[in-house]
Order: sequence, then structure tokens, then C-alpha cells
Amino acid sequence: MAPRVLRTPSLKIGPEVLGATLHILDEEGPDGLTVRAIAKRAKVAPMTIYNHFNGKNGLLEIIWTEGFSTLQRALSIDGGEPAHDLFASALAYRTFALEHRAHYTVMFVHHFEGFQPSIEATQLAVQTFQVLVSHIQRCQAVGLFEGYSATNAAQMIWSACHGYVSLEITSVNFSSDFEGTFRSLITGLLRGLGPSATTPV
Amino acid sequence: MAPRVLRTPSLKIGPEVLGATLHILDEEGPDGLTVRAIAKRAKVAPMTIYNHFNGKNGLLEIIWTEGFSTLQRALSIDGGEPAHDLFASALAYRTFALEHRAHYTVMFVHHFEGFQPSIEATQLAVQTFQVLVSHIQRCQAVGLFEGYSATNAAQMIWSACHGYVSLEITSVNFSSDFEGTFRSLITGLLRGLGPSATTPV
DNA sequence: ACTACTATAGAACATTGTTCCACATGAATG
DNA sequence: CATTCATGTGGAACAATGTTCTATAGTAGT
Repeated sequence: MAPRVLRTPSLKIGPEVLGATLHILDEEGPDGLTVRAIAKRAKVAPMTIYNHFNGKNGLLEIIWTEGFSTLQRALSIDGGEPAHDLFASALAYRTFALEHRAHYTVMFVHHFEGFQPSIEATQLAVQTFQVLVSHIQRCQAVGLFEGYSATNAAQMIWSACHGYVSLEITSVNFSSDFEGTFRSLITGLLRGLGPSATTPV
Repeated sequence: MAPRVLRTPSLKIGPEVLGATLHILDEEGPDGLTVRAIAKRAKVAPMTIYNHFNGKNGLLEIIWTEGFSTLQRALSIDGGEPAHDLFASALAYRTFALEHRAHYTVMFVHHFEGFQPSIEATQLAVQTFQVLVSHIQRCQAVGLFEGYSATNAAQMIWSACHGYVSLEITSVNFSSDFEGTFRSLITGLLRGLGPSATTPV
């Protein structure tokens, strides 16, 4: 006698599948992320991933979008002193990466074959970068980062954050104190880009 | 009548296959790098790649090793003033990446499924990092970078270089002047890490 | 209770890395 | 020069991948 086959209620499918995707990314890394593995983990038929999402790429796009939304919120710090907010944003960038490894992997670390974020998703990423630019502009309004275009300065700071964090997240960090060295990096860079004696934070 | 099948002379196979691999990486990116594509381009049977190298991973390992050897040489600048040499090394890092995109991709940018460099290959990478550490130590001997461990300082500088270059190489650079912004980044960072008024280069 | 969705299993296809095979080529040996 | 032997060749074959199609059957709304 054929065993009774239960269907997963439609409303639960979305969270179930997304959760499985993130779990697999966290536990097995990008290589373990196959459609069949996701389906199995979510207790769902592989086809469902094509019905509900747009296949594997659809899932990745959702994670990308979720990730940039969260990151954008995390970077939008407006507590008071511009230089302090900028520094806090840099720390928040690293915190986001460590707390959302799966998202960060999809957004920045791993290239998934055949996955290209849509135009809207790409614009969301650009918006996130603009948050950094705004921080710089607020700093410039109080005399910091003179002589640099805000975009160029933002690119520098982002490069430092991204470089450090992506090396840390892929276990290529020889430093003795991961967080301390990151703070030193950001502090040093901000000091070096600012006027002679500026010491943010 | 069967067409006469020509064999590639053994001695030419190595360079031919490696050249094809680099060409494909440059022109089609990592996704286009399939064993069959390499074989076709090198006018060689797919099997040859398993006889001469250790399959696709063997090829990648050769490129990795070649890459780190070249990079290590490029970073080993010992012209005179320590701070100047360190700055020149940072510029050389970027130049290496731009001039050897395929190598840099294998070394730092793209994760190839199933490829893990051997222990010796990994040690070569560590050696390369040590070149940076040596630069820092020479700088510290003349009073720069006080208060930082050489390893931590090297990690910071490498992070900045890697972050900027990997973003540039993947076309995620909003800066108006790619080289100029990179120079600003390094100059700024070195200034910020050094004593108050140090201006390398 | 009946009908319209839609989730399911399973087969199927192309592409991937990889292995196995029989055969033919080219270089070294006698 | 003739023979031998290592090795490059083409082709089939395997498992795993993303993806599509089909017929079936469970679920939800009327």
C-alpha cells in the first residue's frame, strides 16, 4: 500500500524553503546548495521551487534582496556626530556579515553560476552604497574628508570593510584579534583620510 | 576513409593546455571554464587533461601556484626607504591583479567547486603574505606603525588592497578614477596607521 | 459535495566532471 | 629499417547538476 503523501500547506512553503536554503548555505556552504537538497530539507518537491520561486536563481535573488535591505537598515545610523556614525556603520557592516553569513555569501563572496541579480536588485545594492556616501557627505559638512569626492571616499571605506570581512569570513585572517584589528583598520583609515589630527570615535 | 588524426606532441601539451585555460578564464570567465572547452581550445582530447594534469583541479592548482610565485616576486620590493617600498608593493598588488586577471580570479575571487589548493600551495600563499609582514617590520624598525603587531598591520593593508582590487576587477567600483582612488586609499591608510604626520611616498 | 488549484513523484534532457575502453600514433629500441 | 611500447585519441558511460514536462492526487473554495 502506498504511504500517505502529505502536501505542505501553501502558506508555509515560502518560509520553509527559504529557511532550508539559508541553513544549507550556513552548514554546507555554497557547494551544497542544490535544488534537490533544498527541496529535501524543506520537505517539499523540487518542482515546488520552480512553481513558487523562479528556480534556484529566484531563491538567490530573494536572499540578495533581503540581505541588502537588512544591510541598508544596519548602515543607516544617524545618532549624532557624523564621524561617529560613519565609524559605527563600518562596525555594523562587519556585524551584519558575521550574523548573516549566508546572505553575505550570496551578496559578496560566492559567485553562483548563472545567477545575476535583476536590475531592481542591483539598484537596491547601489542604494545601500549611497548610505555610505551620505555618511561621508555629512562628515564633509563638518570639515572632514576634504579634497575627496564623497563617492571616492565611500569606495575606499567600503573596500576596506569588504576586504577585511570577506577575508575573515573565508578564514583567511592571520590577525590575533579579529574585531580589534578591524577597528584599528577603520580607525586608521578614517584618521588617514581626515585632516591631520582627527580621531573619530 | 577516416581523416588522419594528428596527435599533439607531448612537450607542447603543457603550455597549450595552460594557455587555453587562461584564455578561457579571461574571455568567458570562470563559468566558461569546462574541461571540454579547455580541451577543444587546446586542440587536445579531454582525457589528456587527466593524463597530464590532475583534471580540472590540477590545472587550477598550477595557476594558483604560478600566481602566488609571480605575486610574491612582485611584492618583494627592496629599493630603499621602507615606507616607500611598502607603498610600491601595494601598487604592485593592484598591477598584478589587473595584468593577471585569470590568476587573480583563481587565487582570490572565484571559488571553484571542489578545488582546494594543496598544503604546499597554501604555504606558498602564506609566504606571500609574509612578504607584506616583512615590509611592515622594516617600517617598524624606523619607527612607523608603532603599537601594531606586524601581522595585524599586514592584515589591514592586505584587506584594503584585496577589497579594493576585487571590487574593481568585478566591476563594482563607483569611483571616478580607479588608480587614483586606490592610491588615495593606500596613502590614507598608511598615514592613518603611522605616527601623526607621516606621509609615505 | 463538487470543482478548480496546485503540490507531488517520476521521468526526461542537457551539461558538468570524471572514468573506462579499444585503438592508433609516434618515438625509442633492437 | 622493423618492432615495441608508452601515450594521445575518440567515444561511450557514470553520477550529479539545473530544469522542464507529465500524469496523479491532495487541498481548498464554492
